[in-house]
Amino acid sequence: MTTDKNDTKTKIMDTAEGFIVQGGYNAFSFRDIADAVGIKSASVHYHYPTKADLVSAVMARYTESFSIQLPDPTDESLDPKIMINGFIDGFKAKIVDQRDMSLCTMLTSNKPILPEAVCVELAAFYQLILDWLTQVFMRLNEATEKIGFMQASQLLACLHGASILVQGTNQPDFFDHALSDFRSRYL
Amino acid sequence: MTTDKNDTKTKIMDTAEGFIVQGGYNAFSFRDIADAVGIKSASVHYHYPTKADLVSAVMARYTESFSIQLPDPTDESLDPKIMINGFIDGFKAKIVDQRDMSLCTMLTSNKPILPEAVCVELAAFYQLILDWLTQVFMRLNEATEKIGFMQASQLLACLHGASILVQGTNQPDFFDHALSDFRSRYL
DNA sequence: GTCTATAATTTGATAGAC
DNA sequence: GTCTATCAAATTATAGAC
Repeated sequence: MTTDKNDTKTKIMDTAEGFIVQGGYNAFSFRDIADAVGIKSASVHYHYPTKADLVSAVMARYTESFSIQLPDPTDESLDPKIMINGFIDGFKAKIVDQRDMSLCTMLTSNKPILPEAVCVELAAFYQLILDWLTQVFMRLNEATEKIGFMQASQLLACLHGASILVQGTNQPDFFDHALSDFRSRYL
Repeated sequence: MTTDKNDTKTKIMDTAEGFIVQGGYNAFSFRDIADAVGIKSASVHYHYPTKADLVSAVMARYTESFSIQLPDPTDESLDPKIMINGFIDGFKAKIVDQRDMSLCTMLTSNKPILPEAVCVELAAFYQLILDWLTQVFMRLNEATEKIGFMQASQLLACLHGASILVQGTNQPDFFDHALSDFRSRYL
């Protein structure tokens, strides 16, 4: 089965993603991955020759999973308000419940030291998310693309910032504090 | 002179801060510092025995410099609106003009892998900034501490998030986009 | 206060056996 | 696909001369 969720490649990516959201690109080694998965580091290199390959794959999978889960923003049968709230709740689940930073926030903070291949995947993620949010906000507020894009930027900044604040203060309440005005205005 | 701004300790801290805001705690070595300052790594260890000592000192200096620059929030002769705008502009200068993340944002994202001593300094920074912002917002909106604290949280999240977005997209405009609603509502 | 020298460990990565 | 073995380089840190 090519879509086996328990094969070694998947386990490696899951483990890598876990390490990255904890401390970033430089905070783990191939041996860390190998130990966690229960294989040797040479076997990790067999699946992902270089660290850039591995982290690129993790980031690409992250984008892909968003791409699959996000509903079609032009689907008239869907309420844009519910779409945005679903997006926020998904983010909150990661930040507050799992107490992790998002992969996107973490890798973005490491951008100046990231291999080019990872930066490309990161840029693809931003493109996907900002496009989607822009389209949903355009419908929500019957607004121009420019306005929709501004609101998308605001929400994305709010979410990034909320995750930093929760991490920095250890107080999950900061997530809802940071989002409260945005929610009461648009949602 | 104990306040010499060009002594070796200061050069080391300046260099370390530059490296940290680029890639975080794990993205530089004592040799990187030594090369940039023009000494040997053993000499860096003479001034700061461990990496935890060095980064703690950098973070403590950062907090201290904020502490000195922030005006007294209870000074009735000062306009709270101007105080907040000054705070935002100072942040913007670092993010947009220097194209760096703030030291606080960067180290917070690395928090799970930070030595305890650095976490202590980071917590002290959050305490200082949130207290100051809370007091200024209480005056600005003649609000309770709870409300002031909520607005302080929102602004701080916005600023953190804006810096991530600017970094991730390479578009400085995101800073003002992310802040626009906050500005038009309170400032 | 800075240096040389070096220890002990970790890192990303490869060669080749099974 | 996983292993053992290994490499070259880098890492944090220390000892001791000047």
